[in-house]
Amino acid sequence: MNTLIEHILDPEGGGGQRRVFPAGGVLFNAGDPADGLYYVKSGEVRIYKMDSQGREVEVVRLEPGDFFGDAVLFVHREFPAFAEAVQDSEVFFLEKGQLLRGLEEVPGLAHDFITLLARKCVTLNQRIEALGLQTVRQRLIQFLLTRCQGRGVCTVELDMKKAELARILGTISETLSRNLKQLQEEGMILVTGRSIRITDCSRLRNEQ
Amino acid sequence: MNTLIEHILDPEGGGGQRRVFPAGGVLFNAGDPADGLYYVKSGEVRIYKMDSQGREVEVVRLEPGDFFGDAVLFVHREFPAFAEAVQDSEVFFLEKGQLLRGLEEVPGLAHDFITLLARKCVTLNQRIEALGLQTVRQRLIQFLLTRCQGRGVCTVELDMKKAELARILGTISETLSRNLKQLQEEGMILVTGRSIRITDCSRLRNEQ
DNA sequence: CGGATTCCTTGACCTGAGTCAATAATGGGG
DNA sequence: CCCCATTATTGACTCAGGTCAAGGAATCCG
Repeated sequence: MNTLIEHILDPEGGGGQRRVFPAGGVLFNAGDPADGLYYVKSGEVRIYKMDSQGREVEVVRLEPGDFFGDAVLFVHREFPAFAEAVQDSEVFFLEKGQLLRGLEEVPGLAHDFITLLARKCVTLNQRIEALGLQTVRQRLIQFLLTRCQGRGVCTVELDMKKAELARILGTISETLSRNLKQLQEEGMILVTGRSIRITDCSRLRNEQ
Repeated sequence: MNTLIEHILDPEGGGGQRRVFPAGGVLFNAGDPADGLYYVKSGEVRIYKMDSQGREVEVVRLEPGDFFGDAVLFVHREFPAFAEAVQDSEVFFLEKGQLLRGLEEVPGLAHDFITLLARKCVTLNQRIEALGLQTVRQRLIQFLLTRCQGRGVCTVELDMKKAELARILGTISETLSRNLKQLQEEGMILVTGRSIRITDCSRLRNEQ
């Protein structure tokens, strides 16, 4: 991973370009030529598609340290999805030619790039399982547990609208609302605005 | 892709091992050490997981020309899923060390391996969309359309049980049955045993 | 402060799809 | 050719979760 990041951040040898987007800014639209890959230095970017009825469906959400476009680059001529900054974001763009050159010339870069793609494949596989097998409730619990590192009692502060969390979980705000209420009635959490107090971590964990 | 296949099939330089499995044979179980990748030369292999209730869930189905284990190799120590031959199958196994050596020494191999992983990422993404956004009906239609290359009228011969097709589509046989019946009543297909005559390709296509 | 806008919750309702259970159809062996 | 096992269909039921619509709650701002 390291070699690749060094490469893309290096304005001299690597050839990565720094680009800054305000919250809501569009990195690219579906159909734009896929001529390079992106690295998120800071901020947050979401990738989404439109279905036939024009509804947005979130594909993935990128945080600092994530790459995007890496796979598309080798398969399609055009981006198949939309990319939009959720927060003010600083990203680095590496043009395809520069990447290919780097893969041949920079020792270790190919290996790190392979590792990156491999991680992505594994993550995607996990996502498929989650969508196919888990309920909204389970996905919500999983989300909460990853933000409260194992401690028995802790508080998760949402730094987003609930509608946004819903989209991340692959559902809608109404359903999220009902699930949060349910968990609260069962005494596992306590919701106050955008802060969620986890009162029974182990019981949450028992549901996976 | 080519370099990699040549490499894995070459008993001398590449170091791939030929392995043959009868229908129903187990290539590996979840938890087995992920010490190499597989290439399917002939036959058919399915990869599946168990959920907490012991139900099997199919992750992917591999046909001749497909690789698997390639991504897991770089991420986990153990296979996270089960692999089982659906038909008599001939596969080639390339040990991790051999692969790493090849990636460094064989020109073009790294690039082909990257392309392989990239394709996989894109396919997985499409699968996520399909599972998240499409109904069983849509997935069935998509399956039918890919086997009838655009011609107005043609017949798709299923070379498997309907229950198996159901699993491929991420559903169960009852639901598949109902969907086939529905499409037939709407006059788009004609089902006779395991052969499905597509009578109105364009109308199918209109539903995506 | 008070209106307006955005965000969140709730209820009523509907639909897709899974489960269970009961047949029907099919297809090999003996 | 018939019997049994596998495979396929059908019906009745249940449930998660989405849609629509109506209120609350919170927040922003002149």
